[in-house]
Amino acid sequence: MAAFAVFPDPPPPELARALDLAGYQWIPVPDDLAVERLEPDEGWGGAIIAADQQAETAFAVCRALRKRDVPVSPLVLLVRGSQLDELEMRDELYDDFCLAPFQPREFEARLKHQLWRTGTGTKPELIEYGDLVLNLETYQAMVTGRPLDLTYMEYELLKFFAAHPGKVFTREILLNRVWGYDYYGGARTVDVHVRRLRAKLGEEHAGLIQTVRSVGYRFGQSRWSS
Amino acid sequence: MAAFAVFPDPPPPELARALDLAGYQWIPVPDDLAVERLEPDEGWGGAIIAADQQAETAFAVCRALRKRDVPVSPLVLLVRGSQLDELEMRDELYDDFCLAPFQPREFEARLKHQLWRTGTGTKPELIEYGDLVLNLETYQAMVTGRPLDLTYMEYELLKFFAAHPGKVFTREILLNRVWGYDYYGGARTVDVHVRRLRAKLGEEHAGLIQTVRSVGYRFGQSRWSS
DNA sequence: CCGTTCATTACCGCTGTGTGAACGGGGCAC
DNA sequence: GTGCCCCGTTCACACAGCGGTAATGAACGG
Repeated sequence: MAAFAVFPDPPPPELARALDLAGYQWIPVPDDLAVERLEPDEGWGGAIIAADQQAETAFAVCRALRKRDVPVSPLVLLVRGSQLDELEMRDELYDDFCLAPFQPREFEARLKHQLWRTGTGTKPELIEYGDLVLNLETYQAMVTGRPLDLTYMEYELLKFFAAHPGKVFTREILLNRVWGYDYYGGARTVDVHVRRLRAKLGEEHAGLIQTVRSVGYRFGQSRWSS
Repeated sequence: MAAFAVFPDPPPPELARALDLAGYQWIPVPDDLAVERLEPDEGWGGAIIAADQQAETAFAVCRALRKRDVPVSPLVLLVRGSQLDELEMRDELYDDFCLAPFQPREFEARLKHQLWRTGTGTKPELIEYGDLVLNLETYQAMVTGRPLDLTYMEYELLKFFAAHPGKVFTREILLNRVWGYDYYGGARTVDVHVRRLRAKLGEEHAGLIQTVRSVGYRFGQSRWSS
């Protein structure tokens, strides 16, 4: 998971301890100007802003995190009870808040809930590998933005492959795991479906499914490839 | 604004006072069975569930409010600190929570923020998808301005579809969610209703409901959000 | 050079879905 | 109570297309 942005620098000891105990990565951010400078390559995974001290700078950091094309989320505030008025008209600057001094349990529960909400709440269930994307909810597949018109078995086979990239499967294993344990049929059936999958993936991505001679098939790149 | 559902009946005095002082309309709900019976014509505007007593019934009420085509939102929980563990794995049952005993200011701030986040705090009386508009209050449906003369089951099925665009549902799921958990009948019933829906939608929009062979049906196009 | 393994194509049986029609129960008017 | 009508459900049938198999050709390895 990407690191959290945490304000101020250094953060309150109890906040740092709570984050460390819960196992989250975090990076202290001293002010709004540092938001972009310190941002990891993979982006911020969220933000915890203690606004009980240096409230003005704290809200400036919030603005820097939220006034961008893709607002950083979740953003959890730490405020004193006397600051509740300041939250009005600032709804867009935070997702949740926690009253200081806070109970670690409450803080962790709020953080987890926000992570769930901003995670599974919005993103569909996907299997991705390189340019290939399988949407498990809509039963649709795409490669480099081009939708694939797959039949049921083709989709199931590709789903199984994409869920276990780099691993080699014999035809018997594939028949068991994809077609079902009670299926008894020729092993050549797998070949034909692999062939149809390669055709629909297009010449460009046909290599995603590699044949391992006298063994079976492998999806994606082997870990030992040079 | 539509009234809140409040559990239990009667609610804790401090909760009732906080809601009254803030000027919200609310209706006490004794249990999960009463959720539908007591629902106002305009639907629930949200829910405040005190789970510090009768936790089991409280969560049953939450489920009744959330496991519907259009989940009731916002839903704010009241819990004791010792109940924080129970919130895990129940993320989908609530939007925010407040620790009891609560400060009225904090409770009000949370409620206001949730009302802002869920969008003016009113349950959408319309479901729209492209040219299709479902009016939940008047039980009417229109497509490109042309009113559709739908029967009850047709309307319910279309409402369920439109509330979950892009997602694939098996016939069994549809029978459970639209016809009801206690329904036992042939899966082909779904086919016939889909066919009648497509006919009434007109040739132009019949494609809104797509059949996913050997899986089920899907409404509309899936969103390929990155 | 031969045997083995895989790719490719064509073909056919069968499952799943669309379509039309009929049944039956519940509700409403009278 | 009685008749009718509407709506939900089920049945029968046709058909498209999916999946499995066989046949043939090509590639690989020893």
